[in-house]
Amino acid sequence: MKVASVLIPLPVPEAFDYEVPEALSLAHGDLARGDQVAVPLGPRLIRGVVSEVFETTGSNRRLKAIDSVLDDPPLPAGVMDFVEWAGRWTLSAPGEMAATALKGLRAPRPRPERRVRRLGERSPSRATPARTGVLETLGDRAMPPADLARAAGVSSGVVKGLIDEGVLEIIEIAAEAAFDRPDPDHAPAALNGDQAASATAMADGVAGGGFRPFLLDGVTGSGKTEAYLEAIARVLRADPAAQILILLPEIALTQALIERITARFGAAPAEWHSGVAPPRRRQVWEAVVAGRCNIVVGARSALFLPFVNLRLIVVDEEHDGSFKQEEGLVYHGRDLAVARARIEGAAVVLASATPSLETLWNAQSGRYDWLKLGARHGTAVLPDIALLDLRQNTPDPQTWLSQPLRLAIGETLLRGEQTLLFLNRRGYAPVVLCRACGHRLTAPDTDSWLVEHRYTGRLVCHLTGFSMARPKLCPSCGAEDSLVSVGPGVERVEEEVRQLFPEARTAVFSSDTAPDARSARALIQKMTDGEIDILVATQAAAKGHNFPRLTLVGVVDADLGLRGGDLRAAERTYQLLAQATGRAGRADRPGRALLQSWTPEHPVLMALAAGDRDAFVEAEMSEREVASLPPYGRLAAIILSSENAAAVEKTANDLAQAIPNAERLEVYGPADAPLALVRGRRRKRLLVRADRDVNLQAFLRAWLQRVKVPGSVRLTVDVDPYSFL
DNA sequence: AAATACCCTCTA
DNA sequence: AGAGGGTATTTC
Repeated sequence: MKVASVLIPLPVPEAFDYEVPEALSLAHGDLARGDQVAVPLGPRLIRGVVSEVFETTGSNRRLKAIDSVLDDPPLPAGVMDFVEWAGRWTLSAPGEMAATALKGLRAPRPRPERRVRRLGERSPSRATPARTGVLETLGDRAMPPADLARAAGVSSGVVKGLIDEGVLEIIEIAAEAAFDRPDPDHAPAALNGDQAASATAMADGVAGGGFRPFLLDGVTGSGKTEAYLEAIARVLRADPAAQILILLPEIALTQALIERITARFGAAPAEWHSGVAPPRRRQVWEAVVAGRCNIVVGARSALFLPFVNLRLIVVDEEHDGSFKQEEGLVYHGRDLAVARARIEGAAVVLASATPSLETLWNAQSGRYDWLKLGARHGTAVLPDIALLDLRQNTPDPQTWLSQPLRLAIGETLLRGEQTLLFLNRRGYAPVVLCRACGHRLTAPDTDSWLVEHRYTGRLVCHLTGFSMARPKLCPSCGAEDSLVSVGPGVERVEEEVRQLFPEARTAVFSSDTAPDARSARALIQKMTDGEIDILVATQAAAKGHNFPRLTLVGVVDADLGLRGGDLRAAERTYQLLAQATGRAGRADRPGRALLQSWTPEHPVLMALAAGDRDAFVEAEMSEREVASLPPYGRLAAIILSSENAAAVEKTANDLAQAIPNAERLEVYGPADAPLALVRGRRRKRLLVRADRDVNLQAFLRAWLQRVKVPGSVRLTVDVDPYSFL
């Protein structure tokens, strides 16, 4: 008997086996891996993807039979391998990974375009002037009805009347998206020596075939994009059917890159992320699987597209934490990009001005080819970075900008140049507390402070989105008018700026003022056009944007990310501040950056001020090495959560009892997760640390198999965790 | 995810 | 007993 293992796009732990009816093979040819089928699941029929077909004599279970083979294109071998590998790597259900790969297909096709044309030689029964005019305008063409009415100068009713009478007919034309072939020679950029050498190395890596990982390492403004676009041009010249994927950490960055690619290659690339309308996604999916589309720019989910000839993946801003997906399927886009490239035998380029320690470690040890871009492109020079010791320049109470920073802003304003004030804190004030009893306002069902937002006049939980009006009375002691806003957010810094520089044009850039890609683009455009003098921004503006008239970056609280002390606090702070300060002086004007700090002697800040990335990396690496933490060791987190506190407790203890014996590996916990209560769910966490040569996934699988997790408890495995909440 | 098996409480 | 409802389990 022939049996097929089928991946079901549901959170079931494994592929399900189905009998392959002989009639199916006769009608369709042999069923193969990647084929899409309809299979019975319980009482219903559901889409599945064939993982494996095998011959067997008997089964200990009576199998249901595959219902039919679907018309949709089979998933290419590369996606199948990738989906199954990713499922094993992240310990998630393989079917759910398959579901991600099928996402583009589940959307409706775009509505076909409707046009009218003459139906035979029939004439209208009553040939009014309007009707005759319409028929003359149309001739033998087929036109959209609205266009026809407009062209003939009549109302749509006239056209409709002719259709009803059978003089005109409506035809539907399936809207198949055209993806123009990019032209590698459309508008080549002039490259400097480093850029040209890197582009050659990347293109040669692709030409050589096989898996080739690169780190493209260059300071902000050194022209990484031009370098990899040139590599893409060479790849396309060698193989016009080559497919290239460029991953970006955030949707807000896609538009600018798409415009650059369009300018460089004379054809727009495909765009793939959650903000793209579903029918459009389906067009992209179908074009990619048919090889009709060469370049895709997208977010991490684009890794699951059904490329048939993927030659190169670029992960831009590879250090960015947004590549880590924390909700639902937990995976790191950068790591999976490397895996997909390995599976496809393609090249992968990780590009950053501040590479992650993991990537640097791979480059240092020679596993990745290390391409370095030196000087800033053109005439731009790196900003001069200075630390402002807040102990000597303490701002007045209830203000946050020190005197030297205020002076610098004033000078910049006078020169007609722009200032970016960076504070990675949304809203007006991060904490609201009661002067009478000391109570801090928290969300009702979550362990997090409520953040005051003045624009909306509400207190907001940034974790869950819960919000409420600012109360008149303290909810704890009932005191009147006793609530005070403590600490600054971007809105409060803006308030201070407006008081200091009432004539300046000031704006706030955060996920609140620019919640979607379009509004973000509008704000960036205003900044680029010089319509803003002082921009107060969270990290939303610190990433990858290019503001030519920006010459001063002020970091309001450089110590912010260093507190809290999780594994990556120092690394993240270094990356964030280096990216933020790198925004200054990108065109022909020199820039400077001022970092306000209470602890300017902190090694991270010293390294930033000295512009000495190597010193920072070396110090941080040796700390990680001593503790055998990533990249020297590996971590995995297990998070349990439930509305039932006792059930979480019991499951956590069961897990602790069932830890398998293992060498060079330790389990910490269970402990309350740092956010022990989220949306009314209690959370416990266990953390595994292992040496690099330990098979961490095998350990986790063996461990979890031993424990029965009740349905009321949600168990999430986070392999290589990034955040520690 | 969605159907259904299970297990309470409530009503009469 | 049987309906109604919420929750846990199963789906090859």
